[in-house]
Amino acid sequence: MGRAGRPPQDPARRLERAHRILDAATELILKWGYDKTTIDDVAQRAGVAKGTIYLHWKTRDELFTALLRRERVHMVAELREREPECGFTTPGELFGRFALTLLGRPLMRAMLRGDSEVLGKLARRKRESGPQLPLGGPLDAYVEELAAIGAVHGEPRDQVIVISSIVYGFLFLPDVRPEDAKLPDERIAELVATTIDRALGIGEPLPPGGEQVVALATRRLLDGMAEAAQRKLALSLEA
Amino acid sequence: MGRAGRPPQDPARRLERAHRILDAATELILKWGYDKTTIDDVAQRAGVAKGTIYLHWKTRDELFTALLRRERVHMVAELREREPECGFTTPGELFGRFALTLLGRPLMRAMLRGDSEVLGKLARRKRESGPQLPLGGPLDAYVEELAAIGAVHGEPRDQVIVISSIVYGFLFLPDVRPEDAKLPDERIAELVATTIDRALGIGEPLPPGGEQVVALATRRLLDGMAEAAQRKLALSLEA
DNA sequence: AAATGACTGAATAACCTCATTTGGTCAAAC
DNA sequence: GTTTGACCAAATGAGGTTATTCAGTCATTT
Repeated sequence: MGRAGRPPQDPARRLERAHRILDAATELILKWGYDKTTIDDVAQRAGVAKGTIYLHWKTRDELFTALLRRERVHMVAELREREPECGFTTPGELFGRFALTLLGRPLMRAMLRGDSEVLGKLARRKRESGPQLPLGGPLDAYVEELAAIGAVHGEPRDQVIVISSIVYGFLFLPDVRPEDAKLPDERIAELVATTIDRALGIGEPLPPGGEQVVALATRRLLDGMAEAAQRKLALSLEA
Repeated sequence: MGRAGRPPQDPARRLERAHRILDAATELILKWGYDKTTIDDVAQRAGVAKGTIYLHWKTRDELFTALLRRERVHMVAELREREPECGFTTPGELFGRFALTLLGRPLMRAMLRGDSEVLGKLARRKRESGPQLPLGGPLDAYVEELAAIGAVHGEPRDQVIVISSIVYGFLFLPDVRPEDAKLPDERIAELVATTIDRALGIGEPLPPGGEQVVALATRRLLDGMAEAAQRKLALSLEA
């Protein structure tokens, strides 16, 4: 009982449709969770036929993988928009904003904590495949750059772990100890920021022009994150 | 077909038996997990009859509650034994040792992270009932004392959250990101220590005699923890 | 009195059958 | 060529039955 005509196969229109499908899927997964969200639901919500979805992704899993990757892209984009006029001048500032941005995105929260309420059976797989903090190469390089100008001290490799631990700690705490940690997200972000700066040893003394270097390194990190996220998403958006 | 004679009902012997049963239960819960550990197993392992266990605890749950409480007592005791000659002179030192001690105790690790592999259905209940860090009253008081002499700055209530987040963060990270965080427990403990001291603002300046005050406050905290833990355990060891 | 272990009932697991759902395909419609 | 939705096989879930396990009791033994 098909009714649609034949909108010319415009690649832009095609991409728009992919995003519309992902919008629908995002809405539904947040409402019902992964396990209870069916392809039919998504199709109906997006106003396309089920078969159309399979013109974009080979399997249900690939659709949801794309969804999570897009969420990451969005988060990084939002984080970059929040970059101050003069750039992030300390790591704490960066990761404070990072925390705040993440806290405002339910899907990212679910991903971070492996929330099986939302992610269902996806939780296990994603937990293994690749976690959420931009750890690994990019962050390592960032910390090394800062260490080079004395903006952080000690073994850079260790400091990466320090940063990760602090961020995870603050983000997880409300989960583990709901009775405390009733702080608003903004306050949590502030605490993350000052804690990280203090932990990395950013005190009073910063070499002349140091802020510039930090801002530049940070921008490079953000660019790297954005580019990597975008690249992975692109893989999920072509047949 | 009982065989035992009738050893006079010596309270000391009775207590020794309770501990023997708890030893057996601890061994088994670590090996098989809570769900798969039966009372019969425990009885056999402890060399007593099943009925004997019910002379000590009314239900299976009470037995395992006692077990967890005893574990806490042991941990606090071990932590106190590790107190340096001159006492803990900074909060970081304290929580670094705390982390190290906890990491060396599989049951405490399981409790902290709510590991359902080990704790099974107990995980949920314990999660609600009372968590693992000595948060709440005692820690609050401790931080306030330090704040009073300027050994920590800012809002004490917030700093309690900072401390908790850091400790949890470092302890959880290996769980969330096994690929990094391959550091030995000792190194993790060191990082916890320096991170907390820096976060709380313990830099160079400490008022004269400040170390004494910190050491005293810390000892009071430890005493409080030990006493509270001991008291709760005692409740679990009498019929 | 103190300790035991055979015993019991309630809970859980294992198994089956049948109905429904749902991921994925493809011939037909545009 | 592009899109669709009826269709299919496989997976999932509901419902019911039986088998097994195990927490907790208590008559018996020492």
